Amino acid sequence: MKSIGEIIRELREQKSLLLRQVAAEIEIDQALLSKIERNERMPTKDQVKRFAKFFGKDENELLVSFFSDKLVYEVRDEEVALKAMQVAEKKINYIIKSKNGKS
Amino acid sequence: MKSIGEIIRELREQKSLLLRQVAAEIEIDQALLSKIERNERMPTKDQVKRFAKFFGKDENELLVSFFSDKLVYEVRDEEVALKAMQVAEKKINYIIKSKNGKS
DNA sequence: ATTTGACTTGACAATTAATGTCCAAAAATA
DNA sequence: TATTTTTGGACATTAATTGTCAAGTCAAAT
Repeated sequence: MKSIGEIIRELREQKSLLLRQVAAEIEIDQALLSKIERNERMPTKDQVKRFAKFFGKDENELLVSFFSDKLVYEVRDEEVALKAMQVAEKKINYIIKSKNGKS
Repeated sequence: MKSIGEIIRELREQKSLLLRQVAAEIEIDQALLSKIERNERMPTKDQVKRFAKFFGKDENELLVSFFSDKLVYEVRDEEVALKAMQVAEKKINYIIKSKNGKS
C-alpha cells in the first residue's frame, strides 16, 4: 500500500543510487525528484514510465500506484470520499462492459 | 448510475424549468448550465451544493455523483483504470482507519 | 571546526488544465 | 415564420500543477 513516491525511493535505495544520478537518467531536476519521492509533487505519467523502464519494473504496476495516488488525492479530505470511490468503481465497471461485451 | 449532469437535467425537467431559470438561481451562465447538464463541463463543488439546496436534494448524494464522476474522469481511458480504482479504495480505507480507530 | 557531499526547502516561473463568458447558430415551439 | 430555448465554439479568466534555481540543513569525514 505504498505511494508512488515511496516506491521510487525504495527502488533508488535498493540500487544505492544518488538523487542526482537517477534524476539525470529520468531527465528531471534532482530537487523535483526529491519532492516526488516525498510525495510533495506528483510525477507525470510519462515520468512514471521512465522510472519503470530505468528500474526494470513492470510499467503497469507503477502506473497503478501512480493513478491510485491521484485518485486518492482527488477526494482526500472529502466526507464522501469512500462512497464516491465505490460509486466510481461501479461506473468504471459499467464503462468497461459497454466497451467490450456488446451482446 | 447517472452522471451529475444527467441528474441535474432530470431535476430541472421534473420541475419544468428552463435553463435560464435554474441558471439564474444558481448564479451561473445558462450556456454553462447547458454544458454541465451534458457533461461537457464539470460544475464546481460549490455549485453542486447550490443545486442540491435549490432542488431540495440531499447534498451528500449529489456530491457522491459529482466526485465519482471526477474520479472516473481522471482514469477514463487508462488501461489500468479499474485496478487503480480498486487500489485507491483500499488506500482510502486505510487512511480512514488511521484517522479514527487508533486503538 | 571546516569542508564536502547529499538531500531538502521555499519562492517563484512556466505550463497545463479547468471554468466561465459571449454571441451566433441550431433546434424546437407556437 | 416568429419567438423562445438550447447548443456550439472561440476566447478569456482563473486555478492547479509541474519545474527551476539558489540557498539552506544535516551528517560524515578529515
